[in-house]
Amino acid sequence: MEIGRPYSRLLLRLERLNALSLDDKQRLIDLPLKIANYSADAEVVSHGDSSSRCTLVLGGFLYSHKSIATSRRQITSFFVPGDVADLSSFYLSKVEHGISALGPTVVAFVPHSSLTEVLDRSPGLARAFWRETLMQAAISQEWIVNLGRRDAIARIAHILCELTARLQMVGLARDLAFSVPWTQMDVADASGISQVHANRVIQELRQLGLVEWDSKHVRIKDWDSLVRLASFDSDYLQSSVEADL
Amino acid sequence: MEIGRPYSRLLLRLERLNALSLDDKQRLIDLPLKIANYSADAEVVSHGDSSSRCTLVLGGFLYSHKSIATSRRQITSFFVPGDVADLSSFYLSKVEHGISALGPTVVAFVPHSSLTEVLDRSPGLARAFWRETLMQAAISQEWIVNLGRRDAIARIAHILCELTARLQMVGLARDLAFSVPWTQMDVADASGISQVHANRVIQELRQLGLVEWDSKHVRIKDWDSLVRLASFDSDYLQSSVEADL
DNA sequence: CGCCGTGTTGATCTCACTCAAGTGCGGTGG
DNA sequence: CCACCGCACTTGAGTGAGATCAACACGGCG
Repeated sequence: MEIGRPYSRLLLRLERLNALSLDDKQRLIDLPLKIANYSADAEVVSHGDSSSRCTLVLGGFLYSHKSIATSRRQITSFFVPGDVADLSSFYLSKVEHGISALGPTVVAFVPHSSLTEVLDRSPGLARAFWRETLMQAAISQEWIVNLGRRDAIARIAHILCELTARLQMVGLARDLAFSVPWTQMDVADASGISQVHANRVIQELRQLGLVEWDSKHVRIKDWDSLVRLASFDSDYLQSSVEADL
Repeated sequence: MEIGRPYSRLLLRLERLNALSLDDKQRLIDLPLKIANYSADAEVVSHGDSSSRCTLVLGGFLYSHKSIATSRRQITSFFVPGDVADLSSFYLSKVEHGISALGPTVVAFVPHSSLTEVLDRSPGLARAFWRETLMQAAISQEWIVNLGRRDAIARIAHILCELTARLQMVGLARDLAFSVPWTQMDVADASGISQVHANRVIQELRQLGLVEWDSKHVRIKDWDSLVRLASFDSDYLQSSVEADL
């Protein structure tokens, strides 16, 4: 699970948008980190914590979530290998949502102090991380549209499209197939629908011949139709590499 | 409309979280800017634009929005005086949503080049702006929960609570009353519901004695009940100052 | 073996949508 | 000064997507 080169996937993504100098890369790679393992549904960061470290996903998945009084939790984002799940902890005093492991997950903790030091020294890295924050914000915007204006089947289709695209960026969705240790309940909580309805929608996606999906393993059979159903436009993931600032 | 001291409200907010040095404040105030006026529904930044400037709201309101094929637009955020509406344009090549004026609005454009120069020179300001990005991201997370897990009346109540709190931070919601030049259609598009239903929900809020609301002017009559109805928890706005409310 | 978590199915209910019509007000032009 | 227009708001009726409740099936695990 990439323990040998923990920063490789993060680098892959940071560099997609802007080249980093060799020095900057080295500074990043030299950051001290502490590896930790979590099992399914373990809480990595609790709502209200004031953390002194950032959490980099090495293997597996994290998700952030928040719940309100009477209803089920809402999952507000997924984090895939190479993502930093709590960049917000770096400058905001409290984390305003819980972060948990979707399944068995390997993470690396980086102390804020080391990060501050490196970022103060390197404007290039500071920019890269800020840009990372902006990209996560763009994903949130897209989720707002997803929850506000798509019906259930399009919502789930959109989540699949996004996850596929994000996993492809870090080399984890070859042939449009990938493994996620989620349950239909997790999918429901990310889509803002009930578990029962998620089940019916997933069956429909299967019957339409769009995906093979046995809970943990997803294989997209008809990418174009899925994209059309979801009105998925990958631009917000900044995946096209024509950007040159 | 604060033309004389265009940065005062932004400063007010930036300083709420972390003091800025006198030098930094001066650097901010000295940034060159170009004032512009927009009328209701005018588009300030178009989807797909690659902008070379940031947009600071001086008076009035902006909102960002995105629409997908078959449905109405979804409003993804509101921007009040003192907010920078397109911080993302600073580091992402394209803006992934439209930004428009809610009603007559005064904005100031700041060239990216000047901003880059200032931020490279001042780590304190760079931090402050990054933190600003993080706060906007926290608001987006909250909107995700709002759209995913609240029913119509709680959604609208939550939007009212958030707007009240944010306007109070910049001194624009004294006595829990404020003016927003929105229509019920705008409220519907922010809540992910239909205009007809928004109308019925707003009537219900009035009948419950929670608000006086004649479209452009909102006065909260029963803050505590509104907060309870919305499950509003202002922590995510980093507004440690609840005594204000 | 029995339990629990996950997935599946059916029946019923309800919140919110759509369609359609009507009201009221502010602005504009005759 | 009034008639008209257009936009925002309001109301009613019928419909529908998705929620809730309640079983049941299946497989892994203690």
